[in-house]
Amino acid sequence: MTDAQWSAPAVLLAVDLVILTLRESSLQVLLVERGVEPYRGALALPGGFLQHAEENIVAAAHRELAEETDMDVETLALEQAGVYGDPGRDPRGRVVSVAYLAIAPRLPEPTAGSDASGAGWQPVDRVLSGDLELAFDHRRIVADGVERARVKLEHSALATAFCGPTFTITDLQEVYEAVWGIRLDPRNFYRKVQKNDGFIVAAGSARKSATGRPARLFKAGPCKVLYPPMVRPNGPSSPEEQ
Amino acid sequence: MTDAQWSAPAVLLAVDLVILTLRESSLQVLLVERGVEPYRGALALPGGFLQHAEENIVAAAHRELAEETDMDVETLALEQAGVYGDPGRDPRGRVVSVAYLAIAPRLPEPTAGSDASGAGWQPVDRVLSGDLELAFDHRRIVADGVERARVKLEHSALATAFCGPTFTITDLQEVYEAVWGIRLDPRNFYRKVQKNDGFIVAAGSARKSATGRPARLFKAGPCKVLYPPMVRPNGPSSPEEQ
DNA sequence: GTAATAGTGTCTATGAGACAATATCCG
DNA sequence: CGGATATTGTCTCATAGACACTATTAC
Repeated sequence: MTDAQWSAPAVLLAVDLVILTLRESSLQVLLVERGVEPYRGALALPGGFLQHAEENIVAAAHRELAEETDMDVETLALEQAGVYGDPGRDPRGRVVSVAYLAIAPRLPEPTAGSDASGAGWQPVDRVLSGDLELAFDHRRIVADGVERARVKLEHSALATAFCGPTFTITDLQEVYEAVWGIRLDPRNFYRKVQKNDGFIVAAGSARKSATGRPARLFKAGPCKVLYPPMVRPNGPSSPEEQ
Repeated sequence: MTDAQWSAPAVLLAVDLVILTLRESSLQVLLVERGVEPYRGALALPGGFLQHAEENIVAAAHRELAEETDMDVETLALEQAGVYGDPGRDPRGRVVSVAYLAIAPRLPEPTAGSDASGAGWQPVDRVLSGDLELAFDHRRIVADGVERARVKLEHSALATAFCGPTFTITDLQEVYEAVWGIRLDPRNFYRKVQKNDGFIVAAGSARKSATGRPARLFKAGPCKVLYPPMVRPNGPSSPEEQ
């Protein structure tokens, strides 16, 4: 570092939240409608500026999550996903945003006014394809976050975070299928997750649907790092980079 | 985002560089001696503040790399590794730093005054063990960067960046052994990297040492994403997290 | 020749994937 | 019982790892 520090420009620091969930077998992301300029009325990721000079960045992320959504926020594990600070990404000035990724279990409907505005859960595919326009560089942030989630599914027990407190192995399989966008063999998947010690542990049994044999219930196990990892059959499709 | 944006506190934005290389079979990180307060005289990662309000963050990282080291900087690929913005991490105020990771091939000696001060290449082990004190939270940044490099070695052709323009397969193996801290079977390694199509491509042959059969030379291939990945025999030792 | 390192062949155990077969529910 | 889903068994093929062996240089 040089002595030029006091001529260094100040920036505004923001957080943006990529909250993913699974609804109707599709990967969806939580969006809000912007109430202020710029991009007033447009869809955007939940997020906002640091509130005061002493606020932790991750604390700000938690605060924004609580403020902008009516989700049960306590159980969500936020994970830093990247920094977005290109000059010009925000017309108000130099805004540097730290993106956080979180995975939410399936929930009925998160926001009140989600009917017409498009706010609420939206399929990731619609965002990535450009069908849905997002404010700022949020489409890029979503893309990076989704790819990160795909990778994390291989190496961590993150998939259980998509499910409720208990789930069947089929539920878990649907998570992998939706996030990876592929089909898996239920029988091989069944043994694979059970063999990975500590990934999931038994939690009773339940009648899942009106038809078929009831599945056993499981809950997330103590082991958070998967070894050996779950492997995506065809490997990563498109790498992400700076 | 709320209307509270103009009450949002401004922060100073910095970049820090984790430059790793291999020297004498050990993983080493580039350190500089701080010339100004705070932590004047202490060891730290190269880095510094954003120079002007329009500067790209990654451009600032490249600039600092060129300013603070006399390395041939053009070939280094910088990759965003994380954000460090805890209040109190810098006594001068709220400083948020974006860490970048880069891998450098083996070089003779990077900095001029590296003899007594400890600046220059230092073994990562000495930093992680606490044997070497670093300014700010730079030890944590190094730890995160090293773990990131370990993971990237599995899934990307990053290892070739540790080597010069051409290298033998044994050279490449030493990279994996040093970064992962384990021994590998040369014969199995040999076939594994060759089977991974596009990872490395032939580049003539050379007499490597005064003894033994000369090895074939290779250079980095077009394929940057390894599939199937190179697997660490014992899996990740200690996971890192926010 | 010997020493030393590079590269090949081959065996074996393990794991993935395909898929037949069985189990357990509801009606 | 029949239909549907869950769970188990088994087969086959690919791969990882161990390690004996051959190849090519310097001296």
